[in-house]
Amino acid sequence: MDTTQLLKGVLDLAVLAVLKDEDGYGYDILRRLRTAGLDEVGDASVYGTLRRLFQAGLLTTYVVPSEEGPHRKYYGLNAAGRDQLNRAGKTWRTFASTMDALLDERGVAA
Amino acid sequence: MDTTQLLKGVLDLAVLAVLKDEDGYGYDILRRLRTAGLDEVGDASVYGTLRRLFQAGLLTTYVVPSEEGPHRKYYGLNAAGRDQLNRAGKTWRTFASTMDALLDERGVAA
DNA sequence: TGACACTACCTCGCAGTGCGGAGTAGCTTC
DNA sequence: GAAGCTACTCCGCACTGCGAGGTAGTGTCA
Repeated sequence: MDTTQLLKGVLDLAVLAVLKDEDGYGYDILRRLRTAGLDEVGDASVYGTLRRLFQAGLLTTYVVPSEEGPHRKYYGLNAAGRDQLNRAGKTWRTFASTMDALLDERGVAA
Repeated sequence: MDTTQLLKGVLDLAVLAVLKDEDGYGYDILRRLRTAGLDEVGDASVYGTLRRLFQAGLLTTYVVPSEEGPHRKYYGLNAAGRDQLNRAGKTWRTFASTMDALLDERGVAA
């Protein structure tokens, strides 16, 4: 089964979450996600998500030139982003509970 | 907030799950899913999923004519379906745990 | 009889989104 | 100077859930 399909709609939430406590740039965010257990996330997905979230007005962004490599485009949550993070988090929790209950009732993959 | 995106890749699992203990026909499956809490599932999604799962060789199907209405096309799990149900269930549990941990660590939507 | 609602099924085409592939560019190491 | 890593970007595809629409049969209520 494809983990990629499971990511749909959740990647937004995951990206918002890893940005909650600390700003980050694309590549760094990718690493955080993979460290957290989302091994199969592609880099293009992360960059695409960041662009979407930014266009939705949930992120602030600023470029930090680096002498040791290419420039880094940092992203951080703004108020709307934090709001969205909480809402999406609750939606996820509810949805996950629903699915778990559905599986539990039928003794699936205990 | 889109529950629809969260369904991606999970609807298969949900449909397999509600068919585990008892065969069912499209409309009935739709009702079971909604009863289980997946209120926003569209009928077309279910019929499409059933077709996909059948084509993937996970379901058996048989038509039961009904004197009290249109005919009913029943679906049931075969061995491959049960297998897939277990695998997908495990994948889901793992994925959900990963996400929960990610959110918990940052105190999101406690 | 007509209007409506419900069950039951199906098809078509769209929309969102993650990903693969490719490309650019700078740095470090061998 | 070839590799290999970091860092970012763009294009187009694939998958899948959904809305809109259609077909039929049954039952209800006036």
